[in-house]
Amino acid sequence: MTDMKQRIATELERSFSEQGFAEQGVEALRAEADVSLRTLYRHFPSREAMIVGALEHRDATYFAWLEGGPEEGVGHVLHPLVRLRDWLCEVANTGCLFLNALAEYPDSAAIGAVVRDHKARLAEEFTRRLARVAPGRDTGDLAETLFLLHEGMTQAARFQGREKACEAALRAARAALAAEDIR
Amino acid sequence: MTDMKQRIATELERSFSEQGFAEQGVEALRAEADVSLRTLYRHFPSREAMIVGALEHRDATYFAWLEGGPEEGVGHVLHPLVRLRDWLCEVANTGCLFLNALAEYPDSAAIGAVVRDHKARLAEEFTRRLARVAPGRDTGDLAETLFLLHEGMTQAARFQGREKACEAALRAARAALAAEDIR
DNA sequence: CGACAGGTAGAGCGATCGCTCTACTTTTCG
DNA sequence: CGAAAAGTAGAGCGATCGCTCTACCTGTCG
Repeated sequence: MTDMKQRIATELERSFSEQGFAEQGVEALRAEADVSLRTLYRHFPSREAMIVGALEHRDATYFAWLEGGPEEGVGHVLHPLVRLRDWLCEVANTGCLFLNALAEYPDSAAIGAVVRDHKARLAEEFTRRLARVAPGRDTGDLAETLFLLHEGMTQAARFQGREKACEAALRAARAALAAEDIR
Repeated sequence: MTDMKQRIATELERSFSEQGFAEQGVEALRAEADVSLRTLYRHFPSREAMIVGALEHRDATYFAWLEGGPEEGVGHVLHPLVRLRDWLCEVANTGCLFLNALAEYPDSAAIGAVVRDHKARLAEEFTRRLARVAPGRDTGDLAETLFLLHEGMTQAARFQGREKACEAALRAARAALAAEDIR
C-alpha cells in the first residue's frame, strides 16, 4: 500500500531530522516507524533508500510549507524567509536536512541528486517571486542574494540561536530589496 | 611528542574533510595518519576526540588562512569572503567541516562547543574589520549580514558550483556595504 | 474455498565497529 | 648504562552494523 510507504517515509523524515543520520541504525528507524523490519525493507530496500525516501518526503513537506502568504509586494518575496523562520521555531532548528545528508554521504550519487534538485527548485522560488513582483526587471542577482541569506540563516540559527539569525537575515533581505527599489 | 600529535591532527583534518565523518572508521583514519593504532589512541583517546582534534586543527588552519590582505577600505572587510573563495577553489569545496560534524553528532557536547566557539570568532572577524574601516559607526547589522553571506556561500558552493556562489556572495556583500556608504 | 499479497515477530548472518591488549623496538635522557 | 617514554604491528574483544530469512497471521478477491 502507498499509505504504508507514506507513513514510513513520514517517520523516517522525522527520525533523521531529530536524531541525525549517523546516530541511529536501521533497527532504531524501524522502531520509530513502528513496523516490522521486513516491511521497512520492502518499501525502502536499503538504508540509503531510506535516506533518499526521507529527503523526498521532506522536499514535498517543505514546499507545501511555503504555500500561502502575501501575493504581492515585498511580503511575497520575503515569504519563504518568513516561513523558514516559522519552521525553525515550530518544527526543528537542526540545519538543513539535505545538507546534513550530503555531509554524511558525500559520495552517494543518489543523495547528491536529490539534494541538488531540491536546492535548485528552492533557488527558483526566489527567482519566480521576484519576477512576479518586479516584472520586466533583471532580478537574477537579487534572487541569488536572497537564496544565500536563506542558506546562511538556516545554518546560523543552529549555533547563534534562531532569533538572532532570523532577524539578521530578514533585515538584510529587506535592505537588499530596498536598495533595488523593490517594494 | 607534540610534533606527532600535530601531524596526526593534520591528517585527521584532511581525512575528515575529504571523506566525511561517517564513511570512515578508526582503522581508515589510522592508515591515513600512517601511525599505529596505539599511538593514535594515545593522543586521541576516542573517535569523538579525533573529531574534536581535527576541528581544533582546522580552526587554527582557517584563521591562519584569513591573515594578510588589504588593511583598509572595502577590501579589508571583504577579505574573509575572498579568502573563503580561494579556499573553496584551492583546498576543498565540501561545505563547512564544523557544520558537517555537528550534522552527524548533534548530541555531542564537546563537538557542539568547538563549533560554537569557532563560529562566534568567525562572526567577530567581520565585526572587527567593519569597526576598523568605519570607526564610530554602528555596523553590527552589517557584520551579521556579511556573516550570513559567508555561511550561505560555503553551503551553496557545494551544490551550485563555486563560481556562481562566490560571485553572488561577493556581489551581495559589496552591495550591502555600498548601501551603507562604506568604502 | 484457495491463492496470494502484504503484514508481524524476531533469529541470525557475516562484516565491521570502536577499542584494548600483548609483545617487541626505538628514542630520550638522568 | 639503564629506566622510562613513546613508537610499531597486529590479534582479538564484545557490540553493533545492514540486511536476509523463516514461520506465521490476516484481508482481499477470483
